[in-house]
Amino acid sequence: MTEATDDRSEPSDSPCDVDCYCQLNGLMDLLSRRYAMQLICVVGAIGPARYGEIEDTFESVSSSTLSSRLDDLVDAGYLSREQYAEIPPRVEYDLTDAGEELCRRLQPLLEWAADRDV
Amino acid sequence: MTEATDDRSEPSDSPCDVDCYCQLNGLMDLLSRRYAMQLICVVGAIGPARYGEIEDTFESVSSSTLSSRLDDLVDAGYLSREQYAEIPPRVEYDLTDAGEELCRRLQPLLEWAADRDV
DNA sequence: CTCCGTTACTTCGGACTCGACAGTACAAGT
DNA sequence: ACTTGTACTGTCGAGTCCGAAGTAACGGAG
Repeated sequence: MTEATDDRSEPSDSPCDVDCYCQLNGLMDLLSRRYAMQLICVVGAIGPARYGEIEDTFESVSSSTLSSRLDDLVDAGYLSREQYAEIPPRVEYDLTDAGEELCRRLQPLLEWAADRDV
Repeated sequence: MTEATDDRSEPSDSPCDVDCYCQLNGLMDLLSRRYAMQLICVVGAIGPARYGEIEDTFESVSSSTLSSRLDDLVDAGYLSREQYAEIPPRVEYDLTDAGEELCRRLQPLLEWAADRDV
């Protein structure tokens, strides 16, 4: 109740206040998968990150789940995946531009969640 | 298993950077359920909201899913539920203080998602 | 007295998702 | 020859989620 000067008179520059939040098919479904949001922020925090680094960061995640979540995020264009022709193999994940923007918007949520959850 | 040995070759310029985002059990699991984030923002947008109003706002959500999601959010303390002894029944949902804070932090994400998804 | 309309939920069965564990490919080191 | 290290992939069973249809309650219409 800080600033309700807006009334509900529907200013024309806000074409979608409520209606928008309900049709979010792709992105919200993606973010609703397990570890998706944390993953974005973790990769954002440790920069180009190898698979093993990411796996170690989470305490309890199976490799199959982590792998498919990474694939999801790469497919959706929020993470980039660079594979080097080395043995043992090396793969680095990093945020794309869209991923960085997403990370920025996720940050306040996760910070608050971290404070609140512990 | 070694524990709490900070021999990572990382600069300690981040107080609570990576480790925090991975232990988020409760809240992130809750928000990862379908429609949970949208629900918070919708209730925040239309104020005290009746069940039917919420249902109408979403185009495709089954009543069972909506009902359990509302229960989840009420149990977690982000929504309040007020039931009136009338026929036909009337129930109103609203954000609690924690819910409002959550909504505030969800806002930038959902706005961006709405722009991007359409 | 019987049927209908309204509202806020349940119930049910199928679909999807997750985690544990094991296995793969490849080369360098011992 | 055998172990080590990395980044996965496969399989299976358990758990979770979702949507369509049904339920309960009462006032009002006929």
